[in-house]
Amino acid sequence: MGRVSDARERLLVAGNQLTWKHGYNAVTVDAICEAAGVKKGSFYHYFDSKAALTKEAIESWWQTKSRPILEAAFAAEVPPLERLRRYFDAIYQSQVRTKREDGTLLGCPCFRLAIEGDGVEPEVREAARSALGRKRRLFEQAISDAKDAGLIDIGDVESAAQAVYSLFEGASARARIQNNPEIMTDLYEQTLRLLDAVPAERAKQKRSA
Amino acid sequence: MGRVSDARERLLVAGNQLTWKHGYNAVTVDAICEAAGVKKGSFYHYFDSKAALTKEAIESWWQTKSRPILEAAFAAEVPPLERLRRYFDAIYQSQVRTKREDGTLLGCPCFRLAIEGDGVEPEVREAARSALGRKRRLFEQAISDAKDAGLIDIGDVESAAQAVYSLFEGASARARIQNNPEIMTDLYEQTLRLLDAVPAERAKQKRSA
DNA sequence: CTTGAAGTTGACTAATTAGTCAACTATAGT
DNA sequence: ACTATAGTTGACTAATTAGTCAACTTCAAG
Repeated sequence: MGRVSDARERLLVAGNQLTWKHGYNAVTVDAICEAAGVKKGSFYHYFDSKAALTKEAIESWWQTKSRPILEAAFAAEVPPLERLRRYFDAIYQSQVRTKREDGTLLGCPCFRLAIEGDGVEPEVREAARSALGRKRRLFEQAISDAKDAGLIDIGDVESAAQAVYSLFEGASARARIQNNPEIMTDLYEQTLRLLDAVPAERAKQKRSA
Repeated sequence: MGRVSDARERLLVAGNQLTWKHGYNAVTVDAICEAAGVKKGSFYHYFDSKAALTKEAIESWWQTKSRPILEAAFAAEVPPLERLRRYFDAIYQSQVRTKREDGTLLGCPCFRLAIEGDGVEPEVREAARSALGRKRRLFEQAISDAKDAGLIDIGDVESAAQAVYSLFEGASARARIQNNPEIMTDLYEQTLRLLDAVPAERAKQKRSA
């Protein structure tokens, strides 16, 4: 009973967009309220604090935006290396799109948040780190599967996964810094090198290029 | 004439430390003043604004901290691939040290600043980006030299340099996020993979491991 | 030992910040 | 149609913020 409202969702969306664009500490509760078309009293009706909103906003973003992309790319029926390729491509496409629409390229919101100093509350950092961990585990699974399928020749799966994941996040962050999505274009090819992909796989890559 | 003072230097050092640790937007002028043992009036005697101090602090940090490490590692007389190895090792050592002394590992201050949203003034971002660019060019030079020396087998030097640099910055940022320097340990080995190092070089790596 | 420029200080403003609250309003379920 | 309940509002506080300023102190050079 009582009246209904989507103000809560609007606040989550606005909080996410602004934090993503300007960084956690540069965003004020007032700015989030204005962007959401909601008065501050209502903000605190729904959330205990700015940190509480941000924490929920991350989770909400992950469920609605990140997860669908990850699940499409990393589906078990997709060949292991192809999973990485699809993911890189999907992220590249999304970078290009936000740059076109917005003028600025915004990297991964979780990575941005996680990297910010202890100026961001522990609960928020933890939420961001958790989302990043889920992503990294998908990389690791794909690489492990690729090894089992004999597509790549590496000793330590864990170490290789760390490297591929570092390469990806590094390139993504640099694309944001340079405001240039092209930095991410040959991520898949570089990944094949990192994984010592067997010649057949590399040839496939070259042919399709 | 007039009295002498090192307050300016103290402010630069304090500004750098705090910004590095907490992030640009989480640091206040008051906090910098307190850390430097300087009153706010003096702050504005030396600097026009927080942005102006930060810009200078970056430059000062680069000259006194970053540059010596880079010049030692990337000296022209050092064999090309060895340069990268020395640099990775120097950064790893420095990460371990700050973690031990401080409890927290702090990645590259310029990378941190550059990645922050437009909440940071353009002049500051530009100073950070410029320092990063100088670093990346050293990577590129080393890789170009390695190719000329026949140590590696790659087609596109530019593209390979981008990848190695992305890998490095990604690993460094992730080390900070996880507060764990060990993420950076096999950076050199992974780099050799990225560069398709010729077998002799790889064997060298394995022997020394 | 004078002098004047460089350095210091603390009190000040004006704006912005997160967060509070009591009164108000709309409506879903009865 | 009634009413409890969820949602809304704008005015409020108290703290913090960047930045100002005129008076004061120190000391190197002449």
